[in-house]
Amino acid sequence: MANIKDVAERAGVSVATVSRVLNGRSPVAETRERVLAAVAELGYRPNVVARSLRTARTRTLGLVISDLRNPFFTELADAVEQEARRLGYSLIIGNAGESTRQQDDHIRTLLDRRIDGLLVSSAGTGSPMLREAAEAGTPLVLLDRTVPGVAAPCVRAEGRAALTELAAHLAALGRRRPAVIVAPAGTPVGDERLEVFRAALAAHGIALPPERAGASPDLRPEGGRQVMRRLLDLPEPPDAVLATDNLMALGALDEMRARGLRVPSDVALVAFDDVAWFAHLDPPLTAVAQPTRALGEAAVHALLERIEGREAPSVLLPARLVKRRSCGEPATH
Amino acid sequence: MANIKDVAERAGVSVATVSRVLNGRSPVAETRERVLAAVAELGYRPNVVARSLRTARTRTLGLVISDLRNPFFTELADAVEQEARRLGYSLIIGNAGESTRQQDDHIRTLLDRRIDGLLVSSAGTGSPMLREAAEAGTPLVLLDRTVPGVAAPCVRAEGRAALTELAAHLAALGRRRPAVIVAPAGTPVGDERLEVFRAALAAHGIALPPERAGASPDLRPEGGRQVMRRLLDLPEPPDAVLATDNLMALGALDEMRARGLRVPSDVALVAFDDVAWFAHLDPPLTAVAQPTRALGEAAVHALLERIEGREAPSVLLPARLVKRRSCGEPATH
DNA sequence: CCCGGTCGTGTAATCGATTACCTGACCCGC
DNA sequence: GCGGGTCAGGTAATCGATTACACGACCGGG
Repeated sequence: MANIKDVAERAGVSVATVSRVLNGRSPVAETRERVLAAVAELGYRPNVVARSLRTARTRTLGLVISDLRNPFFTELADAVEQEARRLGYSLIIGNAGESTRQQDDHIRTLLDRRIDGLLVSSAGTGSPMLREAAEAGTPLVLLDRTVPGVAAPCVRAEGRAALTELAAHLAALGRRRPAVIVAPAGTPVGDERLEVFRAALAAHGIALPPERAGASPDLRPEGGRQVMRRLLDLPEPPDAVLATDNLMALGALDEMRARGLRVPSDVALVAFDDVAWFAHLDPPLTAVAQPTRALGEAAVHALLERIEGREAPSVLLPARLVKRRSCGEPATH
Repeated sequence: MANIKDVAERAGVSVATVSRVLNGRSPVAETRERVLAAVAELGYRPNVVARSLRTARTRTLGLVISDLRNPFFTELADAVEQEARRLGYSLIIGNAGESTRQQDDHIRTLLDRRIDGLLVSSAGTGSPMLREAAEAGTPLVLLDRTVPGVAAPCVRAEGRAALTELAAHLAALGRRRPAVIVAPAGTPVGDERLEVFRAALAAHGIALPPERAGASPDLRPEGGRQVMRRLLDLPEPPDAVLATDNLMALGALDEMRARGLRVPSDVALVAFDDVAWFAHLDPPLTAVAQPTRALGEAAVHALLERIEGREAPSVLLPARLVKRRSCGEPATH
């Protein structure tokens, strides 16, 4: 593969001149032409590795995602990748699979590769490497999940408006016994969603007692199903259930079907994260849609700010309610 | 950040010795101890960029995936990433979003980054960069999709056994008018699946006439829905439909629901790719399951062979039929 | 006519590792 | 006692770019 020296020889100039032409500095038109011609003839492409070594910038970002196979995160990762690429950065994605150890493993590798900045939607809350990376001064932005004790801006959605609207929606449909399937402890957003929802319901005189707020052991369908089982076995089972993550909602649905219960006539179901599949379920699921792509883009922007050495504030983007048929209202959709 | 020179000074040896210790060559126990102590004290980590420049190996693989948001490919990418990491390689994933231009863009970037090898599940068939990369001698392995004119081993699933079993399954259930929703022209596997299925049906005396084999314009739900619409409008509509991709199957399901048709009583439905969601649909979908993770692993192994300069044969792994309730049989599941 | 400034380009140092080659110490056997 | 072999470890070249600095050409003004 041709290198800059080959190009310089062919164009009859020094390597410095070639470098300058390619980086858009100084040379005069005629020299420039000769260099570009040589580049074209040789099919020369600059060696990014050598450049990175010299400039100490790799133009690569790292993204460690808590669970790539969760469609919400897949879309998030895709959005991050596109925006990063649009801005001239490559992205290395590491999937933590909700394991702190794997997450640390990935962060370690990414730092070794001298990425310019790191984006993390953290699996769990106790990640030594994450703390270390932050303290070592690596530009860092958290995504979707805050991590207590890590001083880094966090980009995520907040559901106040959407959950307020949802409370009104459910109240209007006569649902009086709502329940929530909460993300496992250690994912701070889960508790927050619960509290916001509870407050919104209270405004309609509807209570959300603790026994109707069940924490799932994990963010997988099976976890949601277990919680749903407990909720349905309550002496006063709920007539509406909100799952704070899309996979847990699926599990909840499974449990209802297994018992022969119908959505929405027996129980209304609402999920966080409006993944594409929800519109294809029967009935189509009402969901709190996070602005997934906007989150990914905002995270990249914040990270680039940090890389340039500027401050980047945390970002909270509003989620919105997408009403479909799983609460009982006839859909316009 | 500490570099090898700092470590050498601290340990009172030359950089060469440090390098040798870290790469497991020669030095004697005592020197070795001193170096490792210095490494630990300084928190030294080798600069991968510098190493790559010198050794001309980046220990990074590239994966260009045709559509990352298709759950089949998400899982495939995840499997590839895990296996690559297990073997000491990082992975850069590029999502082509079924666009040849984006695919070429990604391949270009990956080659510029001097990845050691490239894995591609090609979007479309006419990709100049792909051909170029192959001809330039970049270790290359195709994934899931062959590309005519590109000389590279291909790792994918073949459905002969599964489709034969499916034909028998449908015949036993009395379905006599099968149809297929085929992937768009340009995805060679689509046509192949159709032909294999047709042959398998013939063995049971069941015909699959051309008008009941509709090519979708794309691999998205909407494409599948369009084909389903045409199929249902036929004078003799099908009583069983096979979609050769999971997203097209979803669209087909939507069209049936919109018409008030029931699965499986009115029409049986079978999909390629057994994505996790299928088990949660109503009814749970019978599917031709590709050995997704095994495919990803085999692809990485084949690529490493190519990187080491050895030949790597193409790999065909058998898919298997996962019977659920969408063809009418009571499920054991 | 000469001095200083501007501009284009070349020379060479540099980034941080790996590794070929060389040197010196030591040991063994004849 | 000395030649040769083995081994540890130092010196310096190298990978392919970027860039500080130097230099020469050219120009304009006093």
